[in-house]
Amino acid sequence: MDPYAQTLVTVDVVALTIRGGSLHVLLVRRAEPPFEGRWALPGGFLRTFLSDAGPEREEDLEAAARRELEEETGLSGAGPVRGRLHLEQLATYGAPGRDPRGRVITVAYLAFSPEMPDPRAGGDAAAATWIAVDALDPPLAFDHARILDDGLDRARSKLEYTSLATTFLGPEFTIPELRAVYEAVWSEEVHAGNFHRKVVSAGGFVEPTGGTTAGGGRLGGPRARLYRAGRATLLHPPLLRPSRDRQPEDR
Amino acid sequence: MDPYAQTLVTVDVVALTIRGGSLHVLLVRRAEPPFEGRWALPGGFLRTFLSDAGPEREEDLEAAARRELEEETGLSGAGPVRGRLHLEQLATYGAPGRDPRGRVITVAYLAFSPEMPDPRAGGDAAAATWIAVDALDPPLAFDHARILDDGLDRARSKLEYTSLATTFLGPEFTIPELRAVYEAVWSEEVHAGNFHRKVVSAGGFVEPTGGTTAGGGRLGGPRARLYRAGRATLLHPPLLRPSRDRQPEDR
DNA sequence: ACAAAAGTGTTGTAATTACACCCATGC
DNA sequence: GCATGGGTGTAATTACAACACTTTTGT
Repeated sequence: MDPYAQTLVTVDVVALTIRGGSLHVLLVRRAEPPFEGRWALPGGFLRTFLSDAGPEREEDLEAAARRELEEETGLSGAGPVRGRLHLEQLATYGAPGRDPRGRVITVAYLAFSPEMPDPRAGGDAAAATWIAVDALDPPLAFDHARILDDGLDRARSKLEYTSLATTFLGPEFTIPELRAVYEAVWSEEVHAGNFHRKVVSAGGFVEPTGGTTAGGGRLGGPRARLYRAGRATLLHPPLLRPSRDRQPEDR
Repeated sequence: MDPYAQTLVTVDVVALTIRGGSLHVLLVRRAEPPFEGRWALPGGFLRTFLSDAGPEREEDLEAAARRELEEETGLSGAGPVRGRLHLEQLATYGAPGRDPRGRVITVAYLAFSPEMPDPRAGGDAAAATWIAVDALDPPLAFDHARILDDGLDRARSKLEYTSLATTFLGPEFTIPELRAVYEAVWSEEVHAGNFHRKVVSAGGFVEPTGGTTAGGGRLGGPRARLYRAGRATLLHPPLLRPSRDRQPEDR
């Protein structure tokens, strides 16, 4: 038998949210080598136990991703997110040499959540922050820049043909707020009038609550009607963004 | 520190091809427990080595998938496929208890290839076969039925908005042959006239070679023109399959 | 001759875009 | 008043589905 080395499995998360109208990603500052002091995606080793503990004590991959998020930010099923957290598997990265500590396979997850306060207390979480994705200058640790890019690509294309944009918003929202999500993720302006019509006429994307905004905040204009997310998950037909130079992306 | 158990990483492949007009998947019959005698996706453990061997001796995930395919079928970069093999990562499966031998994380890949002969010689490969996906009655080993379903879903939707259907065909093909690929993967009839027009007018999907078929084989009809795959990878606009029914909603 | 199949024409309908426009609201 | 912005109207363009049709081949 060949000399096999231990393979380590980590679960990392590309958590995206919208703060102040622009797209932010959750990053943590590494406290120890390798890449000490550099920004990295939140994540950690998959918890496994000795086999006699039984399968029920093991941790599912998605559960591990959820735990990491919770540990870093309190972004759990409870709390302010209240079930409005979208979590999906992104891809798995296992190139040799991507982690100097050994052979590490990383299963990356992608998360969308409504606007969140800064992560405050909570152990190592002191170093976690939301950072605007277009204000990211220092290089990320490991191959996390690549993973983040893949996550952004996936987010951009998922907004085209799914109703997932609503997971960036609270339980009630206006069409202009929904449009702001698209503009933040796509980094492109979306035509207000046509967007409104397309969204409300796409069956099951949004449904009106009957209420309107209370005014305030904005400079002027009438009060916008309130909507909640509909039951549809897939958009027929999709919302295509104006730029045609999309890269091939999964699903 | 918690009692951590060894985590094992396998790479499995959902290899699809079209034989005799219907979609087939490559399966191997397991020679040992667990699930002895059952059909399973081809795959195996990721090769890792002691760390002093250096990263260059480690095996990338995609390389592992390619090696598995080659070992089982000779479906390599050389051979009859000659660079016409499409391979992409599908998803990673790590639910506790999915493998009775321990904690196993499986990175699944999805492969498309032109029509291949039956895998013949080659060690363990004696038990490998192409099986029509709609003639699959006995349950697959592990959670491979789920993985296969995910791969089929991915294949079906990838044909809508990418030009990957051509990877099921040889270097030259006719539009009706390309249509047969769509019909086999989607299990639906595609309107011949409209399909032809859409495909040849979609920029970069196919380009004519100038030749035509030599006749023979078919029952009648004129000779079809030959095409080769174009440079485009994404289809603008996509080919939507008819069965994608809309979400039910009020007006 | 006949049937099967490749490829083209045509037409009504739906979706998309790009405008203009009305009007409620904040300053 | 006046700018801002939500929401609607409308027309030109494009994409699409369904159908008929012509032509070329094998039997």
